[in-house]
Amino acid sequence: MSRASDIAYETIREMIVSGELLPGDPLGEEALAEKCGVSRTPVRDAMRRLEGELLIRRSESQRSFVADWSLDDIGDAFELRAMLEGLAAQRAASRISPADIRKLEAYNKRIGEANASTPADVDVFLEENRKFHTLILDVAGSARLKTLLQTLIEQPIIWRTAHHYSPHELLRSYQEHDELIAAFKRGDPAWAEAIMSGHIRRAFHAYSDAHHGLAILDAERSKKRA
Amino acid sequence: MSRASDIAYETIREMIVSGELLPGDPLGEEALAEKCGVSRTPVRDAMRRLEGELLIRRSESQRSFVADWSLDDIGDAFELRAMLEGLAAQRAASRISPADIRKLEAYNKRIGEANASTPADVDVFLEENRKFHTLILDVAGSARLKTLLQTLIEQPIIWRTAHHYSPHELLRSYQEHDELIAAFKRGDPAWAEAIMSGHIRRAFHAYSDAHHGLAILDAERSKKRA
DNA sequence: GATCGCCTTATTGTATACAAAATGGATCAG
DNA sequence: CTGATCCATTTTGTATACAATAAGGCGATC
Repeated sequence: MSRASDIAYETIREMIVSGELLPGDPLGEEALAEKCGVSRTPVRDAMRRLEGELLIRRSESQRSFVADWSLDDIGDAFELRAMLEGLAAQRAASRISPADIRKLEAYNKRIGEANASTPADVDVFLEENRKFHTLILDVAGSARLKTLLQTLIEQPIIWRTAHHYSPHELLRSYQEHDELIAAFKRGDPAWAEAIMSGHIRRAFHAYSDAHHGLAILDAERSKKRA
Repeated sequence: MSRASDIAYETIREMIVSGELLPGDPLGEEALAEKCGVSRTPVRDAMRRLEGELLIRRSESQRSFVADWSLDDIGDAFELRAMLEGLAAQRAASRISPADIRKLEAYNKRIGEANASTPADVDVFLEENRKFHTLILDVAGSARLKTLLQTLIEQPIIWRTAHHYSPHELLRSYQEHDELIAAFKRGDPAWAEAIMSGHIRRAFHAYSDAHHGLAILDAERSKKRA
């Protein structure tokens, strides 16, 4: 990857994710370029990427704004993830090698360990969780499926809330991974699909519950600015 | 949309779709810029878009090539379309208004008329077919679903083969649309989902059958060049 | 007082020049 | 003859300058 273009991408993304920029805020190329310390060229490049991830929306006259994600939109994203990751798991079940199963077990072992520490090490949880899901996606063997899902998985809003998971939810996630591994060992596509789909849907409800608190925080922050 | 950037996009896309460029051919920015009559800036823009549609692949060193679509890849794309358009139909079934149902009927009426002429007016068929599916997608009311599907629907390789549909296949498509409308009138999401999913899957097999002939043509053309 | 149209200004689109990086080949050593 | 290293050339990345276009305000007119 290129240097300046990635700096711009990460910087702008972080500004949106962290809440430094609020939904609906206008995104001028010039201003962002200065903020990122690069020229407009890589900024435009980065904005094109972020637009693809629906973090930025463009008006009909090509002006850019921070996208506003309603709870419905987020629900839609989870629904699609559940469906597509379910498909990935289904495909993976009949293709996965013993070696890859061992890798999944290793990832989930570390997830279990991260959960066991007090307080739970959420960063390790997220990282190993990411590896776990990515490997399944790779084993599924569909470049297109991977492309589609990557735009859904990288949702930073969701990332942010993972830190609000309760110990019970972390444990549940760990157990579901274990069950998924069992389905892979049996080579049962339907079972794998069912577990994965449920896994994502449960994550949505965990998110949704936590979100009420976040919504209040966001409202506070907005008020503070005004 | 912007002028030069769209010219570049359409031109490059057409070169790939028409077969003027073959899978694996390198795509230099400079050369394409000259070919399109614009500078490298809009070409880069266009290439970023085409990369998102997986029509172009990039090497690790950022060089671009025409993507090679195996029959498996195309099958994957259809599988995803079947799933996602099925979801769209399912969602649409419980939201669609009588006015939109009338629109769908109007579109399909014109599809029937296009099929009835001899020879069948494939351009009208494709256009009304596009409107039909787009309306359902809009009624489904998920921006994200729409975004994901648009990258799948615009597959030019598929477009090209629509011209090879037999009269029987055109008729079948028309009938399936009718059945879908019936499902919408009853407000039956599961029925709508089933029909739509089958509709797309049938299209894949029609494509797959026609593709054998095309594969031979492509092979001939490649040999001719060498 | 409201509305329409123009004009100023801000923002995006495009071109070009230059910098960085990579590829391929040539040359030289083993 | 094989391999490796270095250089020339090609290709991509970035910056900047300029052109086109849209937004917002100002004034004129009804």
